[in-house]
Amino acid sequence: MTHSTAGGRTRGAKADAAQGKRARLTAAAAQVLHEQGVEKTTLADIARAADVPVGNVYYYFKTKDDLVEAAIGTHGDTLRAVLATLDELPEPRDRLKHLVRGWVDQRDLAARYGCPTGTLASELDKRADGLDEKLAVHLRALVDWVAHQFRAMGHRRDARELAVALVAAYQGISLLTNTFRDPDLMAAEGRRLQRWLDTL
Amino acid sequence: MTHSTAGGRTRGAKADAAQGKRARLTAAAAQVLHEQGVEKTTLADIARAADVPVGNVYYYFKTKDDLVEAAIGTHGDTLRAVLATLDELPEPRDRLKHLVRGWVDQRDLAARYGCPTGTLASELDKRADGLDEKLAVHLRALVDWVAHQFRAMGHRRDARELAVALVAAYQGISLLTNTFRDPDLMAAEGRRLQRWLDTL
DNA sequence: GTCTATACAGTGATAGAC
DNA sequence: GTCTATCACTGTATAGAC
Repeated sequence: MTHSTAGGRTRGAKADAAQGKRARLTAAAAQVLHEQGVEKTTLADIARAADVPVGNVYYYFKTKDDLVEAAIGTHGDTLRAVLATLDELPEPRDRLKHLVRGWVDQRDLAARYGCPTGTLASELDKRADGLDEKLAVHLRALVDWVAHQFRAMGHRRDARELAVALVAAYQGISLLTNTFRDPDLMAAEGRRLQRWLDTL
Repeated sequence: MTHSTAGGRTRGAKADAAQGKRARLTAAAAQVLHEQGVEKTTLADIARAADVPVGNVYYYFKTKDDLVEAAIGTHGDTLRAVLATLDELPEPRDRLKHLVRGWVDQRDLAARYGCPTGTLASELDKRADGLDEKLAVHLRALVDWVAHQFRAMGHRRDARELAVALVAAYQGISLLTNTFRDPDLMAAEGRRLQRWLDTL
């Protein structure tokens, strides 16, 4: 993560290009790693998707793990942005229902490649490096946010348990939706969760 | 799968050894693939775990995929055995509750390596070969069996939806239990599912 | 800063001795 | 049937030209 050299001299063109390539590599990594999995994805795959020469990747990222870590970072950014939008809704119940709706809206992607965060978490767990913990932080932030909503709905004692259950329901249905290649499974489970939220 | 040559001549010693090694390799594959993941596991890893020389593996399995397929087969065998035991219970509700109990009993394993079937399904999905469908068959068999129990409990219309939800709940909590390395998550969700089953 | 050529390690798979 | 030696290939990473 380079510090923003605000008002730096005329390093404009080159630095912008560098920023552009770095950003492109990060975005490409997030997408390709989701579609192909971490282990099956080569640096050449990511470089090709980002339209950057293979050997040049190492100027921006020292190792493949650094690239994976960057992808994890974008997951965190995306999550934060989603939650910030949901926070604008006045009712905590509506926030949760819109969260579920967002999941259902992505059911086709889940059917093809699974939940971006979930499949990545599953893979990172098998690796020796501590990258899995970096992703766990973001997943934990989601659970915390959901628990906060349940608490605001009056569930003092079991808010966290309900939060875990809701996120788990999504992760589980993502896996089944993916395994059976059937987006309708996600849609049906979404409706069930909506009804469930209405009863709480 | 070799047919059992019942009463064959004195091919005892050699064939038994072969059977023994093949069985050992299959068992080792199922375990190591679960612990390390498919991509990170080398044939050398499996051979070592089975106490078989590396190059000799190819006498029993032509390719690595064949070994993975054998591991998938043991997943199917295990599942069938579990369901057969549960079928001995008279009440369908008790069958489901015992199924959940069995999951909870394995929470330590799930915390370390995730659900054996779920993590494998997630990984196989990223591969080009059609191995993911072979595993999907077994997962579908589980969903079918659960749906059958719900139907026996009087849930004519939404038995399948409930079945998908129950299996998904398990898969999801397995992933969170694994990501957060916290078996208590599985225990709490197990209690919640038990209560839920009691209300249906 | 950008890119090419290449070193180096690891892996699946085969040939062939025993 | 069992095992050793080795091949062919792929992928990460580096050195260094431009």
